[in-house]
Amino acid sequence: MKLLPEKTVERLSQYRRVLQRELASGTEHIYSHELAKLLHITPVQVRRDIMLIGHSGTLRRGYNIADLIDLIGIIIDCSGQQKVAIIGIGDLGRALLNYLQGSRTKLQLSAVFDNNPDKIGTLYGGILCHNVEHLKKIIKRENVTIAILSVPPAYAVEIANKLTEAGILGILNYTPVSLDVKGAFLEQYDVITSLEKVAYFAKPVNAAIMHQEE
Amino acid sequence: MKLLPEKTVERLSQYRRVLQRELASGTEHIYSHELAKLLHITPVQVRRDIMLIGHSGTLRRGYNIADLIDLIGIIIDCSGQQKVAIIGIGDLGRALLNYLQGSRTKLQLSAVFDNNPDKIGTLYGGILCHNVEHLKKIIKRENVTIAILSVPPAYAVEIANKLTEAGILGILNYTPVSLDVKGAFLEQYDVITSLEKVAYFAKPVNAAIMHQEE
DNA sequence: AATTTAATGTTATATGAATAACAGTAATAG
DNA sequence: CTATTACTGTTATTCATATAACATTAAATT
Ligand SMILES: NC(=O)c1ccc[n+]([C@@H]2O[C@H](COP(=O)([O-])OP(=O)(O)OC[C@H]3O[C@@H](n4cnc5c(N)ncnc54)[C@H](O)[C@@H]3O)[C@@H](O)[C@H]2O)c1
Ligand SMILES: NC(=O)c1ccc[n+]([C@@H]2O[C@H](COP(=O)([O-])OP(=O)(O)OC[C@H]3O[C@@H](n4cnc5c(N)ncnc54)[C@H](O)[C@@H]3O)[C@@H](O)[C@H]2O)c1
Repeated sequence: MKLLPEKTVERLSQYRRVLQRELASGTEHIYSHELAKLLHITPVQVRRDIMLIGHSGTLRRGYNIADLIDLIGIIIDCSGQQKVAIIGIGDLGRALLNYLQGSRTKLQLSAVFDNNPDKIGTLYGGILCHNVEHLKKIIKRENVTIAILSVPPAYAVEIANKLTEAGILGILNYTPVSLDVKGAFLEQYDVITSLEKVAYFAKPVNAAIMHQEE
Repeated sequence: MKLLPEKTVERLSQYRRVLQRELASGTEHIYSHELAKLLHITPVQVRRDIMLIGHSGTLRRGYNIADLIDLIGIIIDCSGQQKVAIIGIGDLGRALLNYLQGSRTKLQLSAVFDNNPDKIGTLYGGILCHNVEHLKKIIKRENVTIAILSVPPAYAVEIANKLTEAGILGILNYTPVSLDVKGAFLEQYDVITSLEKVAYFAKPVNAAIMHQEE
């Protein structure tokens, strides 16, 4: 079995979100061009992604929404088997926690860590904040496979090392520190990089070039 | 003049960040392999990016850090000419504001908008929060070119439309709503998509495949 | 029953990005 | 003063992704 392309996986996540909305509103089937429109992409892209995950639609009714949601769940998150931890529950960490808990993702947030004595022992969204000193122990014990890193930059490398030692399988790094982890999938995201990219393409002279090309 | 590749622009942003640190610590020149190491990429990638922006290093001393920082500034943000606004100053908006103000980006955050009467008129990081009803007027008057969108999902499309009508050139969209804007560069980012992507590649069976391939 | 239609499924091509290969050069060592 | 070294700069290739072209099929229409 071959791995799916990264971009396809990203879109599967988005397909699922809008499909959940459609299902909730009573729709049972959806055409590729309808799904495409909801995400502002092309129908071909949708069909190709769905082909890659081995699902089939019916010719005159499109795809069965419930089936597709289930299949995406099996592919992405084992339908609720994977556990997530947030390390560093400051401004960003709390914003992320609220957002995740308000969403329908099947990933279960099951631990939070910090080093601030005022935070340790308190509940965040119903989840107990642990002392980061017990990070390795708890990650192993609870079988957490994914970590969201939102500690101050100075601690990023140290925590990342502890996470890999604890056997973590995926890290989503929001610190502006480039990490190099072995044995785990690493995703880095930084607002400033994103914003400066927007700035470049939004510069009037560049915006003009982009526009004329369309 | 041709546009730079998106990925190159992203890396330029990251080069600048680490170069600013290096410069602050007294270093004047840097080799491609040193810069590469700081970001865990290859030296070839660094040289290629630098070639694309038309900069040259000296053969035995590498690149002049100050010059490179200046050039990246000219390319990305016109060295402080572009202005940024945040729409929706809730949990996420405030986390972003703090982060941007604590950074060295040359993009100047110069307006904040919300629709909550308790927030309108108060200062966030020294910046006055305006009533979102005056969005178009103020964006035009202040010549804001870039907007960060962090309002509740239900308002995303409406605000995006107002932004483009106001002549915005770039939008960084953090709402989980797929937008379709014309005349502006759009960048969308969603934590859940990122996290579910990590979940897929972190699934034990997939992690095994990834590892064996290296 | 044959034909048209409107959808899906698959293969081929084009584009974008990263990597690799190689060419060029100034300082240094012999 | 020639050869070596350790870099930078450019071109070629490979790999990933998106797009486009084409093939297929079940229902609806005539
Ligand atoms: N990637 C982005 O887009 C983005 C946006 C905003 C902030 N950030 C980054 O995210 C991180 C957090 O930002 P923030 O605004 O929430 O900062 P913050 O200071 O509000 O929160 C940091 C939290 O980490 C805790 N902490 C400190 N040291 C720790 C340790 N060793 N172990 C565990 N917890 C520890 C602190 O007690 C605090 O609760 C920073 O690195 C910041 O630069 C990134
Ligand atoms: N992309 C991500 O990774 C990510 C992460 C967290 C949250 N989010 C999204 O970002 C958005 C904000 O999240 P949050 O946690 O800060 O929510 P929040 O409720 O804390 O903040 C929303 C803010 O927008 C304001 N607002 C509401 N309607 C408005 C309008 N019409 N015009 C202007 N302001 C308005 C509210 O008063 C509030 O201050 C939501 O869409 C959320 O889903 C995205």
